[in-house]
Parts: sequence; structure tokens; C-alpha cells
Amino acid sequence: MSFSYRYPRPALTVDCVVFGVHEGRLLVLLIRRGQAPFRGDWAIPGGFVDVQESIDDAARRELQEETGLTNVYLEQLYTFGAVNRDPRERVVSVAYYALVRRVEHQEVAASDAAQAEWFPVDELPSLAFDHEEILQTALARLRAKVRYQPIGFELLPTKFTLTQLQQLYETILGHEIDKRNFRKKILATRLLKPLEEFASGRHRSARLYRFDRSQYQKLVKQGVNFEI
Amino acid sequence: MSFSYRYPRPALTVDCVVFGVHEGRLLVLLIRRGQAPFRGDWAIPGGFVDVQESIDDAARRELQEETGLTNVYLEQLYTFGAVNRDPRERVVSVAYYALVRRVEHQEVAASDAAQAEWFPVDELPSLAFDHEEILQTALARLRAKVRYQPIGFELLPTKFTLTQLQQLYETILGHEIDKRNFRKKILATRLLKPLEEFASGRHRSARLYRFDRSQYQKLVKQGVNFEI
DNA sequence: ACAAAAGTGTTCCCAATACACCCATGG
DNA sequence: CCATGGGTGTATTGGGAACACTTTTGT
Repeated sequence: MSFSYRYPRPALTVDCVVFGVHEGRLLVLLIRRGQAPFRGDWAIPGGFVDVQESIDDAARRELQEETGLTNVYLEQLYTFGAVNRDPRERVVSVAYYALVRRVEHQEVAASDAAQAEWFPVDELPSLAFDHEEILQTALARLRAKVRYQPIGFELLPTKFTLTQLQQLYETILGHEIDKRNFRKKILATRLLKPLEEFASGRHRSARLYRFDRSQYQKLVKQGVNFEI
Repeated sequence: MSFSYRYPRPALTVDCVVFGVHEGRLLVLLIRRGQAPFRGDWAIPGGFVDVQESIDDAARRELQEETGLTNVYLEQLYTFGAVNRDPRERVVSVAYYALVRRVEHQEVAASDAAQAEWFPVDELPSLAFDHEEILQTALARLRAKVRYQPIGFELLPTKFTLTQLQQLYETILGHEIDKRNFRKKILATRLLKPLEEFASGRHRSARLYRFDRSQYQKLVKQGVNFEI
């Protein structure tokens, strides 16, 4: 069976830059390509958009199929439409980025044939197609967005300590932050709900917090903004 | 002649929200549709992406063909890919927005058959497809972006007075701004080059300025930011 | 007891805001 | 001469940044 059109059409794909954090490093999930072109190279997970699914759905489906990840924060990034970005034929790709918690656990194991692996963003292998550009675009977006919108929480477990949160921000923004100022500022947003639980590490135990989503919605409606 | 593919493909279009300013109002350029569906309704200019042109090129071409506009500030906005956004068949649209100077002059006259007309953003007719959503997305982007990036200049003549600039910001942001504070802040950025020319209006003549693009590039490289 | 991380307040400075009057020009 | 918009300075305030020590816990 085949489908014919009066004019040639670009193929349409979605690609998804998946971010995670582990031991204070920002990671990206990549897939090793099994076929040409760029066979053996690493690439961002993605695939074709079915004609009967929305592009958001396509992004979620591909993510699930290629990495096993579900229920992640997912946001459209940018659409890449240079004529020769795929050497085989014209392919336009709508790029997304995803934020996932608990990189350590192997949701990635759920992936089928394809190999998937986490790479630190500052030690990337060479990537297929224009995926390097897509990845850098995603990174820039993440760095910019984390400053004024509380999306960082999507990269942490639901219960976390303030130190974890601070390290996350330091990791993403790439510079150190003063502990006292950070705590003052983050608590002043009233977006964190202190719990009566404590994380016991190797030393003094730290209070756990969770992100208060309903409070966030409330403040968004009031037009409050959250510069970090 | 026809083109056939193993799997059905969504059609790919570009749509372009064109903003302009006139007499202190923010306007959008719309096209009246000549055919069904939504015949007679107003719509954002746009059309199909050719297989041998980039999506950016497609946006510029469609803008030129439908409105006669060239050499405008153009930026990709978002890609709209809901399954039923076009009642005829699956169409994914990459939306752009454009900022144009001198709304008063009839570049629009260059358009061929189609009627094009400027509408104030707060007095829009009902729009075809999901164009209302696209337009509101563009508006939100413009309002957000104008605060931290000097794109407002793209809506003014190359030489302008500070009052013109202030009114533009007031128009876009939707609130009044203190004249003295605005001038202090805008001049402190050093992004405006004072000219030795003056605009003679009905009263005391006002100094003209132009946006110093090279200075802007320089400051961007230094990572300076420009909150207004 | 000590090493390591948790937790906490104050001072300083700059940038944002609020605010009112004189000046130049055209009619 | 007067109406209209052009142009300017200062005082106040609030938020961001800098900065160091005590507390708790595990080993």
C-alpha cells in the first residue's frame, strides 16, 4: 500500500532531548543508531509522526518506544527544517525536550533493541544529523527557562533537600550559588512545602521538601514571577 | 504527476503572524480566505512548505506572496500539530511571527488576489482554523520577549524619538511607563545612538535616535541583558 | 572527638520607583 | 500667548549580593 499526493511532502519527525541529573551532573539520553546513515553514531531519540496522532503524542510515543520513559515533563522546543539535515530525503523535525527524575533507575532498560545511554552534556560523543544543534538549543532553553519557571523540580525526586535543589541549579546554570541567599529566595516563593521527613545521609539529616504544584498554579494566575 | 510514499504524511505548512504598530495600536495583518473551508473568514497568511526549501524560506516566501512584505524581522514561534486543526486533512503548521515597520505605507498593496488588512489585536474578527490560538501565542511571545530583548525597534522606523519608543512599549505591554525612568533606563543600555536630527511635529521638535545594532551584538557577546 | 553537611541573619549597595517642573515650538 | 509635547534630577525604597559561624549527626 502507498499514499500519493499531488506535491511532494517533507517527512515529519519528532526528536526528543532527554535531560536527567546524576551526582551533580547534567545528563542527556542518547540512542545508538543501528542503521545507515550515521550507523553506530549516537542520536537523540525520535521518529516519524503518524498521520493520526498529534505531534505531542508522537513525541511521547517515540520516547516510550525508544527509551521506555513515560510520564515525564515534555515541552516543544523548536522545529528544525533545513533542507539537507537528513542526507536521504527532506525531513522536518519538531524537537522536544524532556526532564526526567531518578536517572539512576533503569527506565532505560525498558528500551527494546536499541542501546540507550546517558552522557554528561559536557562530554558528548559526536551526534548524527543536526542533533548537536538540537541538543545545544535544548540546553540553552533549559538554562534560560529554569531561571524564571520552576521546572527544575522535574529533575529531582518528589521529595528532596534544599541542598539537592541548590546543586541542581548550580549544575544547570554552571555556577555556584550562595547557600543562604538561595534558601531565602527559594523559600520566599512559598513554592516548597516543608515535610516532617528528613533525609539521613552521612551527616546531619536534612529536611525534605516537595514542590507545591497547586500553590504554583495559584501564583501563576496572580501573575507572580519566579526569578531564581 | 504525483508523489507516493509508503506511509501517509501530514501536510506541512507555515503560518505567519505579522505585527505592526500604528497610532499607538498594535496591529496584525490578516488575509481574507477566498475558498472553503472558512471561506470569507480572516486568517493568518501562510501556505505549504515546498520540499526543496527550508521552513524559514517558506515563511518568507509565503509572506512575500500573500502580503508583499520582505525584509522583515521573522522568528519561528511554535509548531501546531493537533490532529484536527484542519478539517480537510492532517496539516501540521510551523508558525512564525514577523515585525514590520511603517504599517501606514501600503506594502500590503503588493499582495495579489487576496485581500489583506490590518486589525488591532484587541478587535480581531473571528479567525479560520486554530489561528486564534496561534495569534494569541504570538502575542504572548511578543509581550514576553520585548522585555528582555530589543526587538521593539523592528516595529519602528529606523529613526525614531524616545516618545515613539515609549509609546510602543506601552502599547505592547499594555500599561503606562514613567517617562523619566524609561528614558534613563533605555539610554543606560547604550543601545540607542542619538542623531543630530530632530523630528518636527506639531510642537517642540524631538531628537531622533537609531538602534545601534553593532553595539547590541557586542553586549550580547558579553552576556549583558536588557530588561525593560 | 572530629569531619562533614545542615542551618541561620545582617549589612551594604545598586537599581527600580515615585514624583514635578521648565523648555521649545507651532498655531 | 498658549497649548502641547520634549526634556530633565532627586529622594526613597526594596531586593540582590556578600559574608561566617553554630548545630547536628555518623563514624
